[in-house]
Amino acid sequence: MSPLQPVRGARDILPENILTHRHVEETLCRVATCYGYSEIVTPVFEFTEVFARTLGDTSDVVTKEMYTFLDKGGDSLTLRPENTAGVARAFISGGMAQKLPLKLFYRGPMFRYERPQKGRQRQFHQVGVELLGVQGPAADVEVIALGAQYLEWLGVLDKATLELNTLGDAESRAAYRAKLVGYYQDHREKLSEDSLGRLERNPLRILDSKDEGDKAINAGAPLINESLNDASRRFFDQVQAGLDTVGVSYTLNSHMVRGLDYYCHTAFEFVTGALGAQGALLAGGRYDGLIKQLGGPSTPGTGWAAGVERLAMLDATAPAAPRPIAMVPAGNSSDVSRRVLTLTQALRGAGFRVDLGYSGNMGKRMKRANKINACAVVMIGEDELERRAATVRDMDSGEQTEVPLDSLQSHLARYR
RNA sequence: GUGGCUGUAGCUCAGUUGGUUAGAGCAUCGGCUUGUGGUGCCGAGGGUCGGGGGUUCAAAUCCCCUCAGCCACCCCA
Repeated sequence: MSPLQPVRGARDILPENILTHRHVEETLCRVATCYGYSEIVTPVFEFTEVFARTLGDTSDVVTKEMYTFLDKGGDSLTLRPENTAGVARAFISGGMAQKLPLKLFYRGPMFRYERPQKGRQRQFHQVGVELLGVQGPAADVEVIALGAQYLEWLGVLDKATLELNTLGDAESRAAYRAKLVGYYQDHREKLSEDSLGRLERNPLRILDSKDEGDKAINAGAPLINESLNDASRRFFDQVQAGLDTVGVSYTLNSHMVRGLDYYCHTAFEFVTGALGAQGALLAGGRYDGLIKQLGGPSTPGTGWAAGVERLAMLDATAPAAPRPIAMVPAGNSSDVSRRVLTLTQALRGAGFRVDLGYSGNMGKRMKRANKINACAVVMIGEDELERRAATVRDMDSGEQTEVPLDSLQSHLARYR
């Protein structure tokens, strides 16, 4: 372990990459705002109990992926592996049950102790939305439409497909689970070792196994569709009808399930083939049981989370870095440098992006102006000072204009 | 957590069967150019060869351990 490298799976986001990262986050802010969602920020750590109770004792996240530690007061804390539990906790502690329906979005770092690979880090960033307090399928439709809109604004929607499934309500899910367990028990000698474990812990998970033998068995497995009660079936139909109405296309995938226990009804995932094995870009579903399970009032919820780094890897629309105006004093008269400094201060105060070098002759400063991709250079020497003017050079055309200092700001307005 | 592949300059990579002071391109910095950027020419700086140990007269090169990245599994954003 060298202290001179970041902790495994953690990364610096360097200045040349931050614009894309920020663009991915800010686009979510814009889209979510259009849908009437407000931002919420919860702590990056919670009492371990918050995650242990909501994620389920058998989930991988809880059993092996959490960053858990004792603080100096002896409390067990955990760096959040996802944000839904934290939002649910905030909902309860903040007494927000009076404000339903509640439409929230968030962004920030998450932590999972996993083996890193492409598109998977131990500290990574997610954006997400949560819609609390809406019973009906309109909520699921809105949230999925928001996700599709978001990917479209990022310019990555055409690289993703929306997969949709239902897990049914508690009754349907229990019935299905029983059927599945029966089926797999009959084939248990052919199941992979991993799937034998799943059979104990989370039999639904066998459905999306990548093992070839498992896949063959899954081909004959009972479908959730056959276990849905009327209410669950109607709910799923309405979600699909709603998506048709808003023009979001999807494919049904009866083998897509959820790793976290609190999901019910709708499960969905925008997946891409462009990121190797890490295909999930944006995924979520309905979690009606979560808040009650945490000790709050029974409150339905639906939402999703998306991986910022994964989206950034696909995003082609990130804006170019803004171009500054460079101030270039000529000669080394102290009158000139004082005047350039006050002008720089005034321009910056007026909202211009202005670069003022720290040293060097004119040639050096011009080179620097070029290197930082300045759109214009404001040159001032003793000559200009006498005439109370500045020479403005457009760095693309090379054209130079002498501008009276009084009208410098209005002349530079085109570069703002 | 399991399995496989890979680590040489800031970046992309050369480096012969182990053999002198480890090279190139790009980038950086300086000069040609002390009131004018990009192109050009000249020059310079920059390397614990991922780290540690071992074999050997001699290791970037062979062996072991370790760290990190990548790929797949597990799982997931």
